Amino acid sequence: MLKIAKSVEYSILALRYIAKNQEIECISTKEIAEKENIPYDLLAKLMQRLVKHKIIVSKQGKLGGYSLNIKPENLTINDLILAVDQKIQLTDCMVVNPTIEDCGRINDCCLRNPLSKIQDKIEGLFQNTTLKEIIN
Amino acid sequence: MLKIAKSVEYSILALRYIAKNQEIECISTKEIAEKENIPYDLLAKLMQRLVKHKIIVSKQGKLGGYSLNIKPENLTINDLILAVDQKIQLTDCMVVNPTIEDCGRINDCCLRNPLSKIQDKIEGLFQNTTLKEIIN
DNA sequence: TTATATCAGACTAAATTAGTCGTATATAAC
DNA sequence: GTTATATACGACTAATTTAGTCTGATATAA
Repeated sequence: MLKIAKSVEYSILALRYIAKNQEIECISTKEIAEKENIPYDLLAKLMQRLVKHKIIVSKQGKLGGYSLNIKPENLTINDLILAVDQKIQLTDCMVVNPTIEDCGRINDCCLRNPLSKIQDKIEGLFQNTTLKEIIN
Repeated sequence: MLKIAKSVEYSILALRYIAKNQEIECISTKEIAEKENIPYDLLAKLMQRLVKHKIIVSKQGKLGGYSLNIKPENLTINDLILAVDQKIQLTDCMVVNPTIEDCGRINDCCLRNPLSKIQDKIEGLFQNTTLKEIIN
């Protein structure tokens, strides 16, 4: 039905929470989960993906936690989607070189070209929206 | 992951098939399903939704089938999405008057406003694309 | 040494989407 | 009238995806 993943929602909320508390050196998953009402285990997984994508940095051990590694105005929602979910893909055939596996109709696929244009524009919308615009 | 429903894909393929064969009075679900490789029962259900939304008209009984009730250039992909799937809704809180059921964070929902703008633009993209543009 | 944090990945549950089935009704052809 | 073939309708099941949970490891401050 064309909706964004909960993982993207939760990530935005978590990053907003960290951004709002930037004076504190680092913030734990536990605190964010409690304050933002996000399932702890799920959020913990998302935080790790955000670290892998260099969006936040972690500090391990007691008193550990996370802090931002990028300014909210430099992080696009599309970056976030790529980090914690997957690239937008309107249909199965929206891949670089679709095989018969991806699309049973490659030879006469009337959907691929027109929909890929729409897909690009949708991606553009998310690329042109930064975390800063969302959290302010 | 932001993808369009199979029901929308199948509907486009079916409408294209009917459009390509407009000289024939009406075309059966069986023929479309076979030629376009769409599960018959599923397509049958979609055809009925398209009838309900006045996109096609049906003729019952033997030799029955469907024919277009609207010119391809006057049918937008958004109309199709509304007919066979559901309105685009990026998050649960994208409803007119969100309750606590829709969004556990209504009081401080930083997502609703910015994402609803993006959602409107996405809808606009599908509204500005007609069936004709797809099938040509 | 202990408490509390991240890290990693397998696993389960819930929800959504796709597809199927059974039965009723309409109509052309015979 | 009977038969064959079509749509109409709605319940049901299966498959897939998404969301959430669990188990165990490592890191580090106190």
